[in-house]
Amino acid sequence: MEQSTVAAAQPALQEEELEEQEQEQAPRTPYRTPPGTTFGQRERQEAARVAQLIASQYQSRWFAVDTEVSDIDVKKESPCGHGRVTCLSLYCGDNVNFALPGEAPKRQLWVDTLGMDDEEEGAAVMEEFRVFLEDPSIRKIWHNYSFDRHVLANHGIVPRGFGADTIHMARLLDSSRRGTKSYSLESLTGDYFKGDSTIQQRSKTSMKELFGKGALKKDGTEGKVKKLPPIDEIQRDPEQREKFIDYSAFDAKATFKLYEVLREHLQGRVCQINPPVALACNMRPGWTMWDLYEKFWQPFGGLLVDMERAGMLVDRDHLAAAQIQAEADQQEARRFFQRWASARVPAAQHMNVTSVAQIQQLLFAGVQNAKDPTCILEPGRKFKTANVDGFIEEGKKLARKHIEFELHGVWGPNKKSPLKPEQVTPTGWPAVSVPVLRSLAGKPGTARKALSELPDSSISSVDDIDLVEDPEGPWLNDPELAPAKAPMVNLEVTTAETAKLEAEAAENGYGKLYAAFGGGKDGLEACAAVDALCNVGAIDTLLSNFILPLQGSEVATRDVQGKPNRIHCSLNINTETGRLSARRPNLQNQPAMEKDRYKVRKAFTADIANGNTLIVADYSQLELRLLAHVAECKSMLEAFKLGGDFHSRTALGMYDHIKEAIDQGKCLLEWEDPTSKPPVPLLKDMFKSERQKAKVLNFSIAYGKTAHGLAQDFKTSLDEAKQTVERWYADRPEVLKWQQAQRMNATKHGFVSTLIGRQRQLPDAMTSSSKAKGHALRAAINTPIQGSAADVATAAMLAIGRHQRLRELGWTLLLQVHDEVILEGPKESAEEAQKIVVDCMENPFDGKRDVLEVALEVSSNIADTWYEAK
DNA sequence: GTAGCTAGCGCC
DNA sequence: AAAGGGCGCTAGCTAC
Repeated sequence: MEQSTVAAAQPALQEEELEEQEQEQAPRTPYRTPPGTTFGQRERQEAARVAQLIASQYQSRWFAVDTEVSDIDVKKESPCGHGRVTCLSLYCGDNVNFALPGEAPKRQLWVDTLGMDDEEEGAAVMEEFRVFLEDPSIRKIWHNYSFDRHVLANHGIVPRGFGADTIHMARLLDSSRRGTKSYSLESLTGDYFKGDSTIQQRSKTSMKELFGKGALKKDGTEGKVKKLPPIDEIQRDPEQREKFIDYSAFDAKATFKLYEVLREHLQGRVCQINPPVALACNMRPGWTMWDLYEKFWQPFGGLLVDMERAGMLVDRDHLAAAQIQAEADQQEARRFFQRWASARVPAAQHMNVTSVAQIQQLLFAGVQNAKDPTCILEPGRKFKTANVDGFIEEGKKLARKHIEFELHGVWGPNKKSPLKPEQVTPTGWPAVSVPVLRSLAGKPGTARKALSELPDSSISSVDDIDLVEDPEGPWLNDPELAPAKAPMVNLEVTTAETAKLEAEAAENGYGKLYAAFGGGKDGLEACAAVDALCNVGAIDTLLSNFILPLQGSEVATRDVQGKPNRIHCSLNINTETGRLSARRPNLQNQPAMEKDRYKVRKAFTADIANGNTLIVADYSQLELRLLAHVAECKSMLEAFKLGGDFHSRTALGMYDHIKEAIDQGKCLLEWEDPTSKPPVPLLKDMFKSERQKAKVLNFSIAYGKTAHGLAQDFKTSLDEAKQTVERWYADRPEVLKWQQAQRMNATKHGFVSTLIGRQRQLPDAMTSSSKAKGHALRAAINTPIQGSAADVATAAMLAIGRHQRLRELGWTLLLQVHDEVILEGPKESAEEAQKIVVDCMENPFDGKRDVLEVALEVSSNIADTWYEAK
């Protein structure tokens, strides 16, 4: 084996290879040093020798570097603050020799930073490689730099000299790898080295296959399901060690070879850049994807890792308070709904109100499946719930773990639901999403208010229901949810009566349940209950997606007192369009505006105690501006040039009667002065619905939405929707032309390009008609827009990231949310920094002015929290 | 007990 | 025949 095993000492385990490779861990067995093994001095000396050799002879070479990592659950935990490096592997080509004179040549380096039994051994060896890792002049190639970078930082090592990330290179070349064709080292080397057995060896076997062990069963035999033991255990296991070193050292070699082959592929592809952008960035004809990588994505890779490292400070006290309030609100809403439900379906006392299946059962029992009319939602369905109260059934001695209960519809046992599903899931069952429930319940709060205003003593009618013994089981969980005598519901109403009730509902803002329950108190109660159910779900989402996980320690690092505070998501270039995505946690989907009812964004704060604040800056209408630019749409360009409310201008261009009103001075497009009132109404108030339609169209059309879809959204006829769409295009013929050209492009060549010439492959666009083709053709018109917006954001961030003055002032990028960036820095220089940030964003391409046909407008705020910056 | 699916929903 | 692009995450449920 042409490997130099360098040295020894520290705890340890495993490396994720990026994207989801499941690696469960088998129970840890105690480690014992094999007899006769000596580690320590010798390994450290060898490490020093090799590090010295690199510094003296191989400093100008590019090294592929890889690590194995222990003590981390890569599915849940951020590598910032979690994980220890067990070994390093290095490779810089075959024409080197790390061996001592007289030894066989050694070209692959494998460095044991774990040691055999003494943590100090490994730490000492790692220390010998600090200079190499931190030397900015030695360029390093990584496969998923982010992970290794953060874990090395857990040892106090800050790698520098970032040269390339083979994952980003592979993404740039082809963003559509899926399933087994992933971006893992195994998969990529397997594909790019077809037929080369020396490189391919790894593509066939995963770490789990090689080192996995069946968990021991009770009888002492190995089970069938393989589990990966902790990496430190494998690495120290005398029987596995050699195989492990072989495996792990190969990663660096594979990364190196992959880099070479990907670079060649990228160099072989000339890209089409938007001409003014090419001019601004000095990108000459013949510019290749490799040039693109070097100019944009390589430095971007480094920047993203710095952002991840910086992390966002989170105010956990604020979240804890939000949690208490949210839980109280949710409890109230849940009870309100569940009392109503269990009055009609006794078993509903046991139900889980956040279960889609159970809600479907209550509201839609007995209805047909839209895809397969021979299937119906059973009249009664059994569910289980945890037996938390330890209820013991009659004749039994022990409490069962679960209580089984059967739900029928709220209209009574064996009664088919009178509701017509207005929306179905892809599998054909009635959807119970918020829009559906909302249409059943009516306007938020309306029914409940009406209920409280009823003249008789039945204000708290739901609370007054007579309790009865439930023959079906216990209701110890919450006595307030005890079953009640189901009120009689008269379902035998005439169509005339129904029509009257429906009109009454429409007039008052009640939902469809009002008529379905025969109106009156019963109808109002049903609406109010489902209204409450909507609230339960909304609060549930806020709690389980945001408020709770943000308080965990999996994604946080700790402050000097050891208190978790900064949150480090991972920022990935892993989308089809070139947008970023954020994971663990996803900080790009935190609730905003009115959805943020517990002010989660207030928890994202600057380090105020240390004199910091935030700058939040975002592009206004970035995608629409880029559409105007690439399509060279006169009307849109003009509208942006004139400024003001873009959607109002769109409405103005679409409807003659609005134009008339404006021309006659009956209405104003906008009013700048906030201190005074406009003399006549504003367009956005006078023609609210027209403006709303224009706004929806502005967004939808870029996504390729059809008249059919719009008709559903607007709840209008297909003809009317078609007419609206035609109106939109009538004012913007260039957009239609451009979209057709893009579709044609995709159909003919199988790809489309963004502003800077990134390509998205769309092979399905070249196939004959199918569902997949439809999707590809919509992507063909959306990707150049969404992808170009991503290009602009990338270029702007690079400009911000390398701005010398911003650095001097101490400003750091923390997060990007597609068209928005967040920075943190010292309060006293906030205004100066803000100007710079805005300038970088408005002139993202090498700082050149007026590159695009349309100006890029940026609005920004300085505030201590994300919430306040909006 | 876990894996994979379905449904739903947060953001731009 | 379907009918708006791009993401990540959670929960419930079923099948293994």
